[in-house]
Amino acid sequence: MVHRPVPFDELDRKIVAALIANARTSFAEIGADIGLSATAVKRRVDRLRESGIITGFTATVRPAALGWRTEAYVEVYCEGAAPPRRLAEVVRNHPEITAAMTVTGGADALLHVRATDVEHFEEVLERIRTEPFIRKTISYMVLSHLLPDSPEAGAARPAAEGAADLR
Amino acid sequence: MVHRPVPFDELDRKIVAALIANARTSFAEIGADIGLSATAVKRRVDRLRESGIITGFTATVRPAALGWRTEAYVEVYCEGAAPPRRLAEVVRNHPEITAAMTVTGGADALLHVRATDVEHFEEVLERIRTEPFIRKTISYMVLSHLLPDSPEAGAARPAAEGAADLR
DNA sequence: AATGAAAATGGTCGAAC
DNA sequence: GTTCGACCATTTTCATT
Repeated sequence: MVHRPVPFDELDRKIVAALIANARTSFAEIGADIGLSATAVKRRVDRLRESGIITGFTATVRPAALGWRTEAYVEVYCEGAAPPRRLAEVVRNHPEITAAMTVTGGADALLHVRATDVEHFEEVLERIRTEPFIRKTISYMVLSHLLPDSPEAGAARPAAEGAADLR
Repeated sequence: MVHRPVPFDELDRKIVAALIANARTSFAEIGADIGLSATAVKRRVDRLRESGIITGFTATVRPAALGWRTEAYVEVYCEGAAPPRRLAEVVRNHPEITAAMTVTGGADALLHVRATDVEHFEEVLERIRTEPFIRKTISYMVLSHLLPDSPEAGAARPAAEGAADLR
């Protein structure tokens, strides 16, 4: 997964900024803003995607509007050495885990978990704690967002869409 | 900021799913998949945006490809009572803070911070700790992602784009 | 209320330079 | 990098149910 460095200039920077601000902006409009033809913008976007700088285009949603009203960070402590490969498998078993990473400090991993409500969150936590080599967890429930427009506040991964049914 | 409940059916769910998977999918293509005309899909997307269910469309990028190679979660402890309003102001002073929330547990807030490297991260941390009523911070550096496709792994807020210059 | 069909405008994308 | 042309998508208007 090593990406070779790829030329990236001021025009690319502006294109990426425009697409982060609105992924549906037309290449023609971006081109007009930065002084390039639509075709040139398209070729640069194609290159930015192929080189792995742009990884995709997604809609951002308010999870609460789809029934995901509860959110927490969970520190995970494992028995003995916890190989990240094995941890990643565990994480993929639980669609409510929307982000997971290994971190410095006492915990082996930090999980971001979304649930429909506190009861659902408790159920998820019990499911995670039943996994073979998880020793303990410490949860921090999110109370309110201080940057309401951050990606973490609004994004939902596709695996979590089922909750739309539950509202 | 209270959103009235709005009708949301199975077709809306599929439209949202399609746009989360690819924000640039055409209305005609979504319509063909779910049995609706492009016009009907457009009208539903317009309504989903107006009702605040869809908050926007964004490009996802690999921050590392743009020079943001360091990432951490930072617990913040304040002097005395920390009104979230005041905390939010502090957070907005530091563009490297990409997400921030109040949480249960000992800390008053949890921050997600992106920096170009460890030196930059140290500088950000010192800047945050100089803020009037911050008492202490505890940092957890992110080592590796266990769900590489999660929004937290790939998204960057526009305020952080400057780093593209630094690579 | 929500849909589809039609028409005008505007965008995409390959080919050629 | 650009222009051109064919095709496709978006958006408004209007008629239908």
